[in-house]
Amino acid sequence: MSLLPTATIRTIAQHEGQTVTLAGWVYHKTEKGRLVFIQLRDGSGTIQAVVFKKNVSEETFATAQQLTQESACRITGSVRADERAAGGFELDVSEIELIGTSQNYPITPKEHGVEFLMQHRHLWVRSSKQHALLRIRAEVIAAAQEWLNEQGFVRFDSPILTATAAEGTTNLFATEYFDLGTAYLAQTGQLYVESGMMSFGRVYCFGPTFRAEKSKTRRHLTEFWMIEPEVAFADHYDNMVLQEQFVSAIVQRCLERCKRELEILERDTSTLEKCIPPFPRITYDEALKLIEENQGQVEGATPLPWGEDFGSPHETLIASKFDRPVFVEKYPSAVKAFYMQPDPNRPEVAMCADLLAPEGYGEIIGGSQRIHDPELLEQRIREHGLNVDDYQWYLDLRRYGSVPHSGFGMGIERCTAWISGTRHIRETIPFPRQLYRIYP
RNA sequence: UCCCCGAUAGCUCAACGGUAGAGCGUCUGACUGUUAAUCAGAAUGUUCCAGGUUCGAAUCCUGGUCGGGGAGCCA
Repeated sequence: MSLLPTATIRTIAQHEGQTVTLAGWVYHKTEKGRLVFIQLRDGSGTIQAVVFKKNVSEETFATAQQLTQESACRITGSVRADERAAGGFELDVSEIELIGTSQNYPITPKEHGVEFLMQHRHLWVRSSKQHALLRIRAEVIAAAQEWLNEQGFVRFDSPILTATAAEGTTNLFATEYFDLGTAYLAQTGQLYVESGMMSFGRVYCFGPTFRAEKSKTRRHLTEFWMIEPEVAFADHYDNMVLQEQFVSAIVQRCLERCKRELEILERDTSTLEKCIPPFPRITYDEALKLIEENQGQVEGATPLPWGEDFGSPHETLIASKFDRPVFVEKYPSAVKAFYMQPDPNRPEVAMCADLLAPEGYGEIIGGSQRIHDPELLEQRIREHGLNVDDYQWYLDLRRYGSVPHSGFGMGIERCTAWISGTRHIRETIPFPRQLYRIYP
């Protein structure tokens, strides 16, 4: 016989007055003499089930008393509106079936430290804030994909095992690949997605990417998910327009569909509500000036000479001057990837932009117009010390019907951290991979 | 890789170089409106590891392990 429930908690209002069976886990339990209160969660929400001793069999009352935190059970009862209930409804219990016991569940409703929680990540994902956070992550992903699909993009996935470095030779995870030598886990799908762009016009890839950076900060993971659209015939300016529409669509959809989750996380949504195009744009040069004029406002945000890349304190300072995400465009080519198109009026800067999230969440998107001239591209590959033979297929894309084109990559976890107001990126993915953590 | 901080009960933490403790959780009992309930009682320790100083080390010193915060790099 099926153990499936006959109702879910999220839609319990539809069952007012009916007798239903819910299936889930005990979030919390309080006893008060001949009365047992059970907070039941089923993944869609939580509800209080009330067990009166006089209303149930002795066995059922005994079962209710035995329930411990995270016991799995099926509870049958009638749905009753009650002003005292947190969600507006309670379940008057008639029967309880214990499905799985739970002894000494380690995560209690009290305080815990980071190390303990990360060590129990496989259980921590049940806790209300983590649950809310991961639901927002799922919404970010769904919103991103569905929006792109509606705009005529085709999902075109890139390989995870690759033979060469896409962006640089360091920071790669290596693994053996049969008799063909070393394979590397992809840092980006961008080069491959450019090939798809030549087939479909507008494509995106979506998947995990890997960077063996020895970064130990709240904004870094060694394995993170990136969505990377690429558009044929689009220039740098078209690219920024696409990005601001994309980001605001995701944010607005989360505001609509994740109200409860944002409330649970106590997210101040006023800054998210302002996230409507157009986003402000400043050039790298203007950003340098802004940093100089406001030095001292953020620790470590000291003035930089032209040509140096920003550190994270600089990004925080720049972002703090705007009430929505801000584009910083036209960085010096020397600090950016080899494939970025130079500005025709100023060849020393690239037709690229980073999108910085407000409130110190840092760069959520990096994008650029790509070089479409085969000779210039080959020259840049050599200048970066890369092996031209490895890039013959990539150069082919410029030899057969090359067009100006642009694209960008958005980090799912950083975007989720910003939207949810989560300080640390490790909570925005079910199982974060970090410099000093690979368990569980 | 570099800088800073930490490790004591299941958890969060206290303990001046001098008997290792509290709150929560757990277990037992009471209670018909609790929701981090309340009240009464009980059990619970390789003080991260290895050396050293000392009459005596959780405490001081050296080395290591594990973790946290930050930098650089990046999304």
